[in-house]
Amino acid sequence: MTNRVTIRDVARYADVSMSTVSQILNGKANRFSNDTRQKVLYARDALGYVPDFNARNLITNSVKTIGVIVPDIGNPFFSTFIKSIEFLAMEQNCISLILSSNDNQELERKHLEQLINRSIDGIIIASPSIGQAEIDNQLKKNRIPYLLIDQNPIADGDRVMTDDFNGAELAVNHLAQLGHRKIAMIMAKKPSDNLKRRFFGYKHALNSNGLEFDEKLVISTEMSKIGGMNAANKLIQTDATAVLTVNDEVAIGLYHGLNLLGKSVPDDYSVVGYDNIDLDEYLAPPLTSISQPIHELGATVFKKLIERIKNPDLPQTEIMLPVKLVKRNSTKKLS
Amino acid sequence: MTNRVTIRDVARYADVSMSTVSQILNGKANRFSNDTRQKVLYARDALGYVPDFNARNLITNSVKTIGVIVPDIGNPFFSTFIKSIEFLAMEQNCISLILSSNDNQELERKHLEQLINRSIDGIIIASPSIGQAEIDNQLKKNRIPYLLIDQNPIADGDRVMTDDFNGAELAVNHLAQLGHRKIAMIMAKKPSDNLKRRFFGYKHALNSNGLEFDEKLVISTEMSKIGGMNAANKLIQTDATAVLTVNDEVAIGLYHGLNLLGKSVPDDYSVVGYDNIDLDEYLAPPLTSISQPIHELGATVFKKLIERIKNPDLPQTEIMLPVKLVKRNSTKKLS
DNA sequence: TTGAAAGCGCTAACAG
DNA sequence: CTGTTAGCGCTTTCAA
Repeated sequence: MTNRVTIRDVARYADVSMSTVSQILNGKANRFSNDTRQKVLYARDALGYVPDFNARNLITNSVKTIGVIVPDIGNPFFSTFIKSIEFLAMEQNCISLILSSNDNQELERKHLEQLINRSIDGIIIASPSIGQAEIDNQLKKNRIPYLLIDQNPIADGDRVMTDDFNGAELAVNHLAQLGHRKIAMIMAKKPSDNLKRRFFGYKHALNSNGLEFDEKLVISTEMSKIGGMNAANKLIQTDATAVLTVNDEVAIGLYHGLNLLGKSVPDDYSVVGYDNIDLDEYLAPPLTSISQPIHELGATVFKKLIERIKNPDLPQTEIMLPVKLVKRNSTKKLS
Repeated sequence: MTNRVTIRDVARYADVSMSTVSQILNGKANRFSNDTRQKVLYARDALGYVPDFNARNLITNSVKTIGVIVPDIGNPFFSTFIKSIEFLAMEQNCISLILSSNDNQELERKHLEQLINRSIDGIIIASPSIGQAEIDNQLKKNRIPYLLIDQNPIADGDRVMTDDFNGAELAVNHLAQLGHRKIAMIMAKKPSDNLKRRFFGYKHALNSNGLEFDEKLVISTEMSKIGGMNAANKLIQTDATAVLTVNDEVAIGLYHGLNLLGKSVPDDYSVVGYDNIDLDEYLAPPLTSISQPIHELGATVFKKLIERIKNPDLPQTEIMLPVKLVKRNSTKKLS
């Protein structure tokens, strides 16, 4: 329909063969005389030739595209992660295809299928709901290089994670140092693997601070602002004076819930969040939180995936990145 | 290298021709006998055949992909918008390629180039920094269907916007009804087109409420939380008792800034935001804001773009979607 | 109801 | 240095 300019047109215009054009335009220009090179380049510009992506990919069998599946693009942690991947990808003229699964398994399955259809070069899985079955049936079968980040329980494949266990420990240590003896944790109802590690870290740190683990101080809720809000009601029925939330979003909900119940942070409850999102310092009071090295995570993940794509037979690696505590005003000495 | 299953393999396995397989697998199954159909379907499944995307696209000349360029994926307004586009696209087995320009013109240019390279089917431009030059040189030249959403000042092309003028009016009317006479506006330093419309709506509504426009009550700042925070210092130097912020993010910063200065919302200042993001009801106090119909925006945009792709010669359209005021507790009667 | 043949636009040996 | 040749994997007439 359209009069797309093809390599044939360029060849004709420059009065050379198609393969000459192809080679000159693909980094093999030094094989040719200066004269021919000029002619071809000139013809390309005169005609405004742009190589057809599909035709080229059909041959080279690469689409210069990697997929990224995240659970929720609206979560600041993931949007930051994505930005960092996107930036790195673009440096390599590669595009990142972002898919947000939004807790919709059906959608996620379709997403994955689409990615495979497009014979994507590799895929980063940051969503906990991709299971072993999908990995086996879809990815491995089609030999798609993939990499898991910490959400996912699957052991099979490269992984990059952050030290969730230690993150929770840091939080609990901080609260214990402030004199808190009754430290609650607001946990996810359906925890992904990294969240479970946070829970273990919490338990372990209680122990190492000489505090007793009390099941009543573990409150399960949805991983959302509403979940956090609802947790407030349960929290005030305990004798806790401090609380670690499974992430910052839940902490934001908790703030609101406590507020509605007439409770104050940090006077009635010291709160530590997890993720250290931008928003934390703007909350009232600014939220103490555990910071994960998101950009480093992005960079490591991207680098590892590229390595894997280049060399599928590399041994599997597992990388653990350190986290740190960022103190703000949501925690205070127990008086 | 890999033993990709091709249509040829399926044909051989089912003992029919390639073209038979192709036709049966592409909606023309009714031309064939039930027997052949079964054989082919069976072979497909047995072999786990997936058509090669590039090869197919090479012929059909469509990649079933649309691009979406947003200024910042981390802004909840855009992440919600994207989710809604992503969902609609997936229903049509189409993928949306999200690009966040993050105020990086260079990156944005590269992004656009990449999209065009990939002969994307169409593109949604929600970023204000794509200019007329890019539209002309890149999009029009390559006949890429595109659609603008309200950020962009360019008049040439389909547009879908929300009624920014009225949004600001609603905010000012609300504040005026509460008895406020000195209503400030926190404006973007470098306003995109839709933000300018908000400003005009603000001015106009002051007028229609018998209030005088006072330049001192217009505070320019960066479009960010920090920008909002900085604006607080300037705000307290005025005699304003109420304020409309250019968006919710700025309002969040403003809250924090006022807080640091010992001022209270809504006792000292009534605040109205713009965007009605999720977070608004979790702020202290919950933020009164102007709500844009994001999902309707997404749906309209997507529908229009598809129409345009199918029929490039359609006359240009411009659609304006209504907004509404969502009252919460950041505004109160002037006492 | 089926299959043969002709490409889509491009790259990659391999000659010369 | 440059061109010829042979496909990549698929769809689509068109003829049987």
